[in-house]
Amino acid sequence: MRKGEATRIRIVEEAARQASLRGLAAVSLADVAEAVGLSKSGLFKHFDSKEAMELEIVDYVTLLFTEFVWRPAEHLPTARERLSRIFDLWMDWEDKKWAQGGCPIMAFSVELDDQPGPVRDLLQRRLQQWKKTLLRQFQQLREPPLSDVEAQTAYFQMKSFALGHLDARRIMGDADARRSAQAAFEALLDRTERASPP
Amino acid sequence: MRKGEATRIRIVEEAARQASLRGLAAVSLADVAEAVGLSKSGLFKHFDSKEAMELEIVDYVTLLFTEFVWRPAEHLPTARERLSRIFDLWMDWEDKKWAQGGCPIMAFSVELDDQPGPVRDLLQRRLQQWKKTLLRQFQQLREPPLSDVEAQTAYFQMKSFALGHLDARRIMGDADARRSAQAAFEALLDRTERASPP
DNA sequence: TCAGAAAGAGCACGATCGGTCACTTTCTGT
DNA sequence: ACAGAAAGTGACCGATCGTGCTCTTTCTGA
Repeated sequence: MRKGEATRIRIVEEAARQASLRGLAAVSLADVAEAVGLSKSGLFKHFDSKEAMELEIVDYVTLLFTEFVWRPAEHLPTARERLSRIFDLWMDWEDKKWAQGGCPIMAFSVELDDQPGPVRDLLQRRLQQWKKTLLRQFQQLREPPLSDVEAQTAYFQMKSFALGHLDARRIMGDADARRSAQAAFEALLDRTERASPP
Repeated sequence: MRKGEATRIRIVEEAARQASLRGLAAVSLADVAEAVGLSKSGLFKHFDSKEAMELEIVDYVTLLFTEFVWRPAEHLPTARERLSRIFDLWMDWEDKKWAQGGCPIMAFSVELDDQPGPVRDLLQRRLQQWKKTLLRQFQQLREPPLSDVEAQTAYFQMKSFALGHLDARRIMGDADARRSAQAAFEALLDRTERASPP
């Protein structure tokens, strides 16, 4: 049972890599099998169906995102430091970790938004968790804490800038994308900190 | 030659509709043919290949975007009014015009960003044109005109909010998405107008 | 009106898709 | 060491993919 777990991980990693390039639906079981050195039917000893594999991919990628972006920032002393670090790591995630195919989470979001089913549901749950985490951080940015509405506003803009960075970087080929995003986000933090409580 | 043009348009419209749902690559010629009441081989009297059809789709959708978002705002008296109207129409485009499948331009961007070829090139050209149009509008927002850097900053944030709106609306199911986007954008216009020239 | 072109139908192709089944090899717990 | 489970193979299935071919129907310009 030990050996199986190892190949299972190799399969998911490879499948996630391919999914970041072409999308979840376009992942070919034959290609994945060949890349990890298995026969196509060998894959089915690890996954009951392609949908089961897609679930594992989404699970793997979203957990990896948390490890990559949240874990190193989690224990910084102030909310401002945490948020700055998170955004910086988020940019790294988008253009270092997934330099080749682009952020898979954004790709999955666009691909799945109108395709109901367990895969979309899992993605949604994970994105909601992440949103909750960020809202909590924004609330701690000021004393007294930001209202729900203020935190929502800040969250919306933060996520927008992360999306904008990806768009500018990957489709528009904008070399300044990261600087623009970082500047916009720091200005957002300034505005949000300074905003006078009601 | 008249009749052919009419069905050609019906084909592109239907193909664009399907592409907004599942992506360009996932458009099935068989499905398109059936939807417009043709045989699959009949399609090839209008398009040499699937790639040729994808080019038509991108062409059609991007021109339609300009008609929908830019044309009605083009002749408003002030840059502020034009930009406000553009953003409002942009939101309409995203959640009225393409209510079912989501904005195809964003979907194509994510799908094509790492797939070199004439289809991606066409999309990039059209997106660059649109960026230029918006930059010009931002420059006219203030007297003396905004610098290139200032206009770039404003453009980056505008596009980010449009992307953020789509993300919030479609994947996160956020009913307040449009309000958040609109508020963020109006605040951006305020900041940009007020910013003191160097 | 009538010939030639355009539009479209029907069929078949090779490739690839996700998936099954019977079988063999390899590992692992006792 | 050995039995049983886990891991992996190879051949094959029906469906669907984009595309080419031949043939017929329909339109249109002179």
